[in-house]
Amino acid sequence: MTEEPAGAPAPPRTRDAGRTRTAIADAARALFAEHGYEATPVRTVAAAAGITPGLVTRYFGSKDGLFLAVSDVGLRVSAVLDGPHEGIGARMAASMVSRWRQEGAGDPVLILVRAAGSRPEAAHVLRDFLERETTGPLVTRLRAEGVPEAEARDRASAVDAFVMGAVMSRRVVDPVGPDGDEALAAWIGSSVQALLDHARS
Amino acid sequence: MTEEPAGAPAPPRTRDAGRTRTAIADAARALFAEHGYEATPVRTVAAAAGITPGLVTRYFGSKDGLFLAVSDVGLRVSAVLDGPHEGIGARMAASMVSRWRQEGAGDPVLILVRAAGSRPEAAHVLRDFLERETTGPLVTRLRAEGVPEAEARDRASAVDAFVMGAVMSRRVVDPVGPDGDEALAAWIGSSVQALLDHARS
DNA sequence: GCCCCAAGTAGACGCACGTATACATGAGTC
DNA sequence: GACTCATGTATACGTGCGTCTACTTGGGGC
Repeated sequence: MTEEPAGAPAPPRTRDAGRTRTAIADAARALFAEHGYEATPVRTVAAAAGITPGLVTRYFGSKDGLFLAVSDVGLRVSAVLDGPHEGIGARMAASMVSRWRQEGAGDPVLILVRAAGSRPEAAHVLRDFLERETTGPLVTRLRAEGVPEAEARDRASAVDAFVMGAVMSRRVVDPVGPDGDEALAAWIGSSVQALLDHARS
Repeated sequence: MTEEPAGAPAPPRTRDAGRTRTAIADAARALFAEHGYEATPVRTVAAAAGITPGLVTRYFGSKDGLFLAVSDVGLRVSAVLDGPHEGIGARMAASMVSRWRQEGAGDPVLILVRAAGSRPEAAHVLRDFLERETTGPLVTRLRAEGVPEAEARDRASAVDAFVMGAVMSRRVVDPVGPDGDEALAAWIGSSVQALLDHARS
């Protein structure tokens, strides 16, 4: 949890507004994703960021403002859908796993999924994200391959549901799915591909 | 929300401990599932049950005790796995959809999924439930059909993830998946079947 | 070297929460 | 018909929450 292991060119200056703001946001992301919004007091976020609760209010206005700032997923993942059809699942999986790796527990999608029940605007942001980045593009692709509209939407929605379930499973319930990044990616990838390709019963 | 529309043989007696206890539990199930444990005050549960907060303490000891009473899923669904392999997905789907219908928003699985992040014992109960009712039986079945152990576990875990994602999607994020009970059941059923049957890439 | 404002702290306020306690009340018993 | 205890209410208490206000501190510009 040490921030600067030394060796960095920048001096260990304190009183840096930008760094403080980032520290608060990072702490909030991790804690909101891991414990949920309601179960995360502002004081805990402040402690994790190494500052005082008052600063959270100063920089983000309120806990609500902090949530909005942190849950605004600038996340763009639809690019991974480009390329050959057979590899869509694998590319989505690789994207998810690498995101989990770099962001720790602070996956914005997880924050939104967990908060969606008690915060309607979180559900709205999540719906928009899914439509823009997964459902929409997937439906377009499937239609281009001759899949009827209704079935294309169902398959894309199934992928959404699986992705949400997988992120909840892995990071909240925990030991669901295989261990290890490669095995995990293979698990997600082949499952997504199966949901995309299966024939309607 | 009226409880006795009249016509029932029992007189409209008040001061019925059993009925009160049930009313509290039902209200708690619905609210915990819809808004999550942390975001549901005891006072709200009491109001929904038509009684006073003190009675919640009297009947369940504490909010914690209420949660434990309500999240203890006596739910048994593994029986639907019996029967021909091709219909497993459809039978699981029918079971889920009918459960949602009769329990409203109070699906115990949803309660557990939502609480798992902030309440470790909820995660534990959920893991036990999944292992006992879905993962375990599914692995046994798949193995009996010649699927290797590791792949059987992965497929069963994928079903778990999808089911959790589907319940979150439908009841929290909302408009994911098709409308109507039959279409919904077909969506879940064919997705589950696809996850069970797909060849590993 | 002093000034001054941004950066940060300390502490308190009001409120809602979970819970405990004291009181009211009605249905069954004799 | 009075008794009585389970059932239910009213209300108060302590705590932890989000937020606000007043104060302190440090670093860059002249």
